Amino acid sequence: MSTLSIGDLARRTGVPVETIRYYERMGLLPKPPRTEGNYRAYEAGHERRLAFVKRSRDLGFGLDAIRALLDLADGADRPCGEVDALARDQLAEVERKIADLTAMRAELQDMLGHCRNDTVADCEIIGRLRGK
Amino acid sequence: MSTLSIGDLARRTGVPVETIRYYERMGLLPKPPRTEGNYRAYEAGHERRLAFVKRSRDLGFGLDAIRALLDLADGADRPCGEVDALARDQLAEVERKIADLTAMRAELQDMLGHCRNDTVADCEIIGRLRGK
DNA sequence: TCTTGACCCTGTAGCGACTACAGGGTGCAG
DNA sequence: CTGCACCCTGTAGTCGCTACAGGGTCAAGA
Repeated sequence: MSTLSIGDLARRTGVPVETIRYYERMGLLPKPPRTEGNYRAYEAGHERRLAFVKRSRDLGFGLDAIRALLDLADGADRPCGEVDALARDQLAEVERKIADLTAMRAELQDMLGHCRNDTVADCEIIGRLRGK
Repeated sequence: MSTLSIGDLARRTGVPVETIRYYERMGLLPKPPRTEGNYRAYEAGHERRLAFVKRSRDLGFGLDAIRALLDLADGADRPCGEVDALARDQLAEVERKIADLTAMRAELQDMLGHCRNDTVADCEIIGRLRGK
C-alpha cells in the first residue's frame, strides 16, 4: 500500500500522534478511511493538509483562523483578500506580543542589572516587585 | 472602617474580582477576614501583596514562580540569589518567546509583501502555507 | 504456536491562568 | 419595600494540546 499509519504521518510531519487525532476531532483534518483493524489509513492529500496546518501553527495562527485559511485555499478562483486580512490580523497580534515581551525584557534586564547580590531586604528585584 | 471590599480592591489594583478570588484559591493571597455578611474585608497588607502579584504577572512570571518570590520576599535576611535565579529564568523565557515571535513576524511580513492581490490559486500566502 | 512488544483505538482528565455563568445572599438609596 | 449594585460559592468553559487508562491489532522471533 501507499497508505500511512498515524505514526508514519506523525514522523513525516513532526506533529505528534495525539495532536493529529486532536486536529481530526476539531475538524481541521478529514476523517481518513480505516483499515480492517480500524487503523487510520492516510494518503498524500492528508499529509499535504497536515503540513499546511503545521506551517500555519508555526506562524501562530489559531485553529479557527486555520480552518478559514483551509476553506479559502480550496476555492482557487476567489480573490485572496480574505487570506490577506487573516495574515494581517496575525501579524498585528504577533507585533502586539513582541511589544509586550520587549517591555518585560527591558524591566527584567534593568532589575537584574541593579542586583547587588546582598540580602532580600535590600534586594532591588524584590523592591521593584513591591512597587519601586 | 478602613477595610476594602473585593470590588474596592479590584478597582485599586486593576485586578478583576474573579481573579482575586482565583489567586486566593491558588494560595497566592491569604484568606482575608469576613464581615458579618460573609464579605471579604481586606486591609493594606492585602493590597500590597496583590500589587506584588500583579507586577510579577505583568513581567510574565508564572503563579508558581510568584509563590516562590513571595516566600523569598518574606525572609528579609536571606541572600537574594534565589530571587536573582528566578528573574534570570524569566528573562530567558521572555527572550525565547521574542525570538520565536520575531521569526514569525519576518515570515508574515515577507508573505504579505509578496501578495499581489489576485486569486487564491496564485496567492503567495497560500502558496507558502502549502509548502513554499 | 505462543508471546513479546510496538503500535493503534476510544474516551476522559489535566495543564495554566483565567473568565463566565448559575443560583443564591447582602446592603443601601429612593 | 423595592430595586439595584454588589457579594457569595461552585462549576464549567476557554485554547491547544498532552497524558493517561483500558483495551485491540499485528508482525517478528523462539
